[in-house]
Parts: sequence; structure tokens; C-alpha cells
Amino acid sequence: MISSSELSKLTGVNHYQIRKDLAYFGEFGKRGVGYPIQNLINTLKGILGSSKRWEIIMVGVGNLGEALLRYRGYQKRSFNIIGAFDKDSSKVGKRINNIEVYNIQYMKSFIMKKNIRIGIITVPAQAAQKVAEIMVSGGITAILNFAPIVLKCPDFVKVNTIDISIELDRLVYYLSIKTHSDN
Amino acid sequence: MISSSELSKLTGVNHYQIRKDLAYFGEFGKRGVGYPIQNLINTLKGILGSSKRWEIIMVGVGNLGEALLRYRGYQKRSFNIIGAFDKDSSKVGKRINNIEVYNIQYMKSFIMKKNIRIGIITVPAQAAQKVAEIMVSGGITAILNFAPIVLKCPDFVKVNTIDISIELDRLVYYLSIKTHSDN
DNA sequence: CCATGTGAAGATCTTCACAGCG
DNA sequence: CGCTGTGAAGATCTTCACATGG
Repeated sequence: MISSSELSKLTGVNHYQIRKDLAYFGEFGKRGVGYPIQNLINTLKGILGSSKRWEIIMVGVGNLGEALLRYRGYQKRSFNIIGAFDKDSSKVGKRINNIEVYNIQYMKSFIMKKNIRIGIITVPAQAAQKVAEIMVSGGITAILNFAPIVLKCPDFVKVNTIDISIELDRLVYYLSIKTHSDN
Repeated sequence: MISSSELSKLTGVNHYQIRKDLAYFGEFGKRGVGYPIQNLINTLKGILGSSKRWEIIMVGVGNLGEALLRYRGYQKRSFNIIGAFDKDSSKVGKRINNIEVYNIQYMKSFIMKKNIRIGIITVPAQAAQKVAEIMVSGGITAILNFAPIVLKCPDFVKVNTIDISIELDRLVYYLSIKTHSDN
């Protein structure tokens, strides 16, 4: 059993919010007690779509791509990187964390054959748009993009961009504001 | 000169929002024409705090850390990674992208001496909290955290966490919702 | 009595309509 | 006339107060 206040401490989200969010999907807490942990986990898995197993591909096996492939944090999650792609023949054929690197020319047919819905882009900025287009043409509808550009994709495609420079700009902005008002 | 609608196309943010946001900081557009580009850039640099030059340190030179060190996207930006730290002696002394890797035991004094305000954490999850504490004790007040945990820091410290698993969960959730409502 | 679930109040963010100015 | 700047309307998110039920 766990209460909304305990969850609050663990996550940094306040207890009102925790309750509102959970209640939004139904009543699975017990009044006066809290939420049954195991039950909560299972219900959330269903809600987040993580009871299903999602297969993912990654394109671009440079430093960042390799870092992500080595990252073990996926293991217990609902998604699996089942293939990586690069145009560089020196990388093709490698296996990283048991994930094989294929030539990028096979990407589209791979997506179609395996019915992939999610792709990760870790290629340089100038190649990213083209990669995104091939992904979409193969049937991918959700992209996690690490290239520092705005990808042009059809509306039905969900693009989630992580641009490290922008994240640092956020911090810089925060510090500037604070410094300014510290007088 | 550039108009709010052009900026809208470039960024994906709608034109109302562009104007509201810019107007919030003052009137630097010309009615009937648009925004003078150079002027806009300079003004925004000031607002974002990027007219100043910010020095940054990074801790953890594993795959991800190395990828970020190699990333050239900072070059034109307002921030500079001026040092990296690791506890692994095989990494100490390396130079990556002209950034030297120091033993982590010198981190605190480095932060203090150079008056660093921003730190990037790319160490494994179990080491991240400790690293954050040392950073804060040295005077850092803004952290970009790549470790998949919730860092406990004093309120005056701005923590920005990027957890790749969570970003993927977002996409999975989006796809689940869509699949559900596609019936 | 305790912690959830929820309607209402409050705060904030987004969209809109249009006045104002080059 | 065109595009900005802005007050107001609308939508959404957050906080709160408290009724509800184990």
C-alpha cells in the first residue's frame, strides 16, 4: 500500500496532482488507506500501453546512438530496440548490447515487415529530415528525435525532440532570471 | 525581416503564441512588416541570458557523456563545457573535443575556483544523487540530469532531468491512446 | 480517523478578435 | 493594407476544501 503523499515525496509531484491524475483513470485507491501497489502498477501499465511490448528501431550509431544502445534502462520496460541502422559500412554488422546494426537501405522494409511504430533518430542534423521521411513512409508514427532541428512530419506522426542545447538554454534562462531578481 | 507566421512555420509554434511570447518582453516588431531579424536575435540573446558566456562541467564520461562531449552543437551557443570528471582512472587525463577529463575528487574545488553554476550529470543512476550533492555543495545551482532518478536537491537548485525511458513511454502512451480511439 | 475522489476556486496558458501603427 | 501588440474569451492545469467510505 502507498499513499498519495508518499508518492508525492518519491516523485516530486504534489499529492493533489497525484490523486487527480490517478482518479482520472478510475478509482483504484482505498479510502483511508492508499493505493495497493501491485494493483497500481498493473493498472498503470495498461494505461501507459506498456502491457503490450513495443518494438523500436534506432537510426544513427554514432556516439549518442551507441550510448543509447548500451543503456540498459529499457530492459524492464515495455519497449525493445530490435534493430539499429547506419549508412556507415564500418558500423554495419556490429552488435551492441545484442542489437544488430544494419545498413540503412534496409530500414524501410524492416519497419514494414516487423510493423514497427516507434523510431529513434540519432543521426546528424542534416540527415535527420530524410531519415524521418523514410521512417514515416514505412509506417512509423512516433519518433524520438535527438537531432537539433524541427522535423517536418505529417500531423498523425508524434515527434518528440530532445535537443541538449535547448535544455541547457533552459537552465541558462533560469539562472539569468534568478541573477536578475537577486538584486 | 521575419513575420510571426514565418517563425511559426519554422518552429511549429502558432503565430498567436509567437507574438504573445515576444511581446511579453517588449515591443520589438514593426507593425505591418514583422521583426527585424538581427535585432530579434540580439534581444533574445539578452533575454535568454546567452549574451553572457556560461561555463559548464560534466560528470561521467561513459558512452553518453562522451557523446555529449563530442557534440559540436554548443560551439555557437552561449555555453562551454570547460571540464569533465570521472572516477575511473582510465578515463582521467583523456581529452575529448579539447575538453580534459579530471579525477572526480577535484570537482568541488574546480566548481568553486571557476565559479561554475551549471553541471551535467551522465553517471549511472546509483551515483547520481551523490554527484548532485557535491555539485550543489560547490555552488552549482542548475543541473541537467541524464540519470533516470529523481534528484533530491534544495529548492534553489534547478534540476532538469532527461530520462530516455520516460520519453519513450510518452510515445507509447500516445500510440496506445490513438490505437484505442481508432476503432 | 485517514486518505481518497471530486466539485469548485484559482492560476495559467492558448486562442481569438481587433485596434493601432508603419 | 499587413502584421504587430493586447485585452478578452476560452481552455486547461493546479490547488483547495471537503464529502465519502473503508
